[in-house]
Order: sequence, then C-alpha cells, then structure tokens
Amino acid sequence: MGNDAGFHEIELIKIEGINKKVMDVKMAQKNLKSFFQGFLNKERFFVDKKVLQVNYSPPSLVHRDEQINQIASILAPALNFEKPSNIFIYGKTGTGKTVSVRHTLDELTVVANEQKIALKTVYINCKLKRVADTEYRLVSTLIKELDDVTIPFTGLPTDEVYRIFYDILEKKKVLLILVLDEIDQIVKKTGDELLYNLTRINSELKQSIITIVGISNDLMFVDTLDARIKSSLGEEEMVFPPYDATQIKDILSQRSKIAFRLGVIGEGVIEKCAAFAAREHGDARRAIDLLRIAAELAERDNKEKVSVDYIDIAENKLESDKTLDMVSTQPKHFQCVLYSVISCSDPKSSVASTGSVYDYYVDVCKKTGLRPLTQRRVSGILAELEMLGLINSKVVSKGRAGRTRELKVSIPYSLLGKTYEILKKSLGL
DNA sequence: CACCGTTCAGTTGAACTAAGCAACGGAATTCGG
DNA sequence: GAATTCCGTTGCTTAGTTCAACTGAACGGTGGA
Repeated sequence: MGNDAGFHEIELIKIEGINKKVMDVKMAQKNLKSFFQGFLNKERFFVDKKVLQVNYSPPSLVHRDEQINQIASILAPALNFEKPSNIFIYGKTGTGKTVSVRHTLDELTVVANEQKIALKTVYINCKLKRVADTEYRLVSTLIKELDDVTIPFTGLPTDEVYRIFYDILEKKKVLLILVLDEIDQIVKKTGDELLYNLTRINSELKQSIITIVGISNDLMFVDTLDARIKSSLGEEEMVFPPYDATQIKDILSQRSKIAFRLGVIGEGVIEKCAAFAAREHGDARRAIDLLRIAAELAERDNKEKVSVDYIDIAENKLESDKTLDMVSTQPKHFQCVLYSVISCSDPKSSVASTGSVYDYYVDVCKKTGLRPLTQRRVSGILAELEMLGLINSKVVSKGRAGRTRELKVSIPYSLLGKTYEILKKSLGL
C-alpha cells in the first residue's frame, strides 16, 4: 500500500496536537476557574428561571379564567366520583390549552386529595416519537404512568395491553382523567381505533372511570372521526381563541415579575416580545421563550439589563435551535432524504421533484453505505418530513410528464447552510 | 377550435415480509428423598 | 417424582417492501364548423 510513512506522520502530528491540547486545557482550566467564580459573583438576571420554562404551571393564569372555569365545571362531578364528560379542546399552539388543563387538574387533585377521592390524572403527549405515537405504545406508556409497570415494547398483542390497563384500573378503583395532548397527530397516523377502544373500556369498567380530555391544534379534527366515536367522545367542546398582544403582555409581565430580578428587563422589551408573538397567531409560549432566551443571551454578554435588541437575536436563535434540533434528532434515512431534497432543489425556484430527489437519495445512500429504501418508503418519509414542517409539498400533474410532488424546503434561508452542515456531518459526508 | 383518449411519473392504499420480542407448553435436566 | 431450565412454536408489533390501482393535465389525433 505504501502509506505506512504517511500513517506515522499523521500519528506524529496527532501527538504534537495532543501536547498542544494539554497546554490549552491547562490554560483553559485556569480561565475556567475564574469564569465560574465570575459566574457566581455576577449579579444574576434570573431569580426563578423555571417560571419561564415550558412545563411550568403558574399558580394563576391570566386571561383564561373563563376557559378554566368551564373546564372546572365540566370536571367537577369527579369530586363525587361521578363521571365527568369527556372534553375536546381546540386551539392554536400557545393559546394556553395545556396550561389551563394542567392548572385545573392540579387544583382538582388537591381538592380530591383533601376529600380522599381516588383521582388520578395522566398527561400524555401523543406526538412524542417512540413514546406515544402508536396505539400500542400509547397504552403502554399509560400503564407505566399509572402503575409503574413496564410493558415490553413489542411482542404483546394490543388487546393484551388493553387488558392489563383495564385490570390495573379496575384494581385501583380510581377516577382517571386522561389528557391526550396533540391527539390529532396519533389519530391521523394510526386511525381512531384508540379512541374507540378507550370509550369501550370505559363502558366496561365497573370500579373505575375514565374521562378523556383531548387537546388538538387542528380545528377540523373532530370531523375526521367516525360518527360513533364522535358521539361518545365529543361530549363537550371548547375552543381557545388566540391571545392578542395586550394579553400576551400581561402574561409576560406576570411571569417576569417572578422570574427576573427587579429592573433587568429594559424599556419596551416585554411589549416587543408580545408584539412578535401576537404576529404569530398569539402564541404565548413563543413569547415566553423569546423573553427567556433574550435574557439568557444578554446575561451571557454581561449586560446590565435586557435590551430590545436582544429580542431580535433571541428570535433568530429560537427559530434556529428548534429546527436544528429537529433535524439532528431525525433517523438516518430521514436525514438522508432531507439532505437530498436540499441538494436537489432548483436554485431558482427552490423546488425539487420526487424523482430527482429519490435518485439523489440512492446515490447518497451508496456513498454513506446505507441501504437505500424503496421509493414507496421515501414517499412516506417525505410525507412525515412535511408533517414536521421541514418541507412543503404539493402534488402537481405535469400532463404527459406525469405526476410528482413539488418539494420545497421550508427551513429559513438563514439556517439552510447550518442545516446542510449538520446533515453532512451526521451522514459522514 | 373543441373534444377525447393516451401517456407519463409518481401517489397511495393494502397486503405482505423480516426482525425482534414475549408467552406458552412440552422436553430435558436437576435435585432431594 | 417434583421442580427447574431449556428450547421450539406461535403470535404479536413495527418498519419497510411489493404490488397494483389510481391520478390529472398536457399531448396529439379526430371531427366539425
């Protein structure tokens, strides 16, 4: 082969590199110490950061009293161990659906505990891949939440899993309030069998009761259901309207009072956050994230206070973190397909056709040693990527030139380069 | 020019397959008496 | 002889494959005005 010499050379360089690295590390460690000391001594922006995190449930919710009262009055019969109606809640992301439900359930649980009522609430997000994205997996996570019994992740008949669930419930004699967040996702993917089975179990239960609280972003969701299920399930429906800018402002000021040290939030910062988020169909979660990230960035830069400029930076970071994270956590083949879509996009119109993408994909697979999947599967993967919002597609017929999906990457242009790099690295190209 | 059948390049639904797993039941092995 | 271990069988889920029907607008041929 004759590359022995070269090999040694590389080794030598490596060793030299390591020596250099050791020195760097020593230096860095010295700096690191002072860095950490500085970190401690510095006046921190945050008093209680978790107030601004996603799963924080505030003690009181502004601008959702009406909805909370409604949920509460629907669920109140639970306190007499009577079955509350099932609820279906619709609304765009960040309109406070999840928080409101959680808040109400927390309060309800407190009262139920005082009254010694066996009330149990379980919250499951149906979108989570590999956790609750099929009927089997959802019921098995449900069981795990309920009784900490682990169900094998494959091998059992779904009926059996339902039976275990049924037995646990019957044994426990509880009133279970089951919150299924993003329920439209799982139904779209696996059909409405799940809902049917849950209602069926409910009618068979003698000792226990299940009430389902379904949360969906898709207003049309209920129309896609079978009429039988609709009638037995959609007993109560609620719609959460988006927040307007002033409401978001209220939410932000309420939270920032707890989260931040006094005076670190600059003039107009909250207003700007609110305006940004209101522009995006009143997404309060986004507004909160924006504020948090802006503060984090300002703090990192050793600023006195959070200024308005940081919100723009935060906006970019928020967007990029979200997409880049999503891209890097996809399975290999998904990444490969996405990479192909980006590569095949016509520089002018930025669209790609399925055929060219597939050819390119097969090439990429060969290069990376991946076994290429069939076109059918790739078609499915493209559909899933579209669900994730990474690409846009439209089926177009081009007459004699056949039919195809026009694929368009919907990753913002500013992130495309970075995304491309991540994909390349992850695929080993 | 209007109309209509053909054609292309995928799309999409359904049936099927392989891999990985659990439960079951019978055979083989071990063990204490 | 009873208890335990081992092993093959069966049946399940899930991801992916195979098969085939379906799609819809441009193309191109036909006939009528």
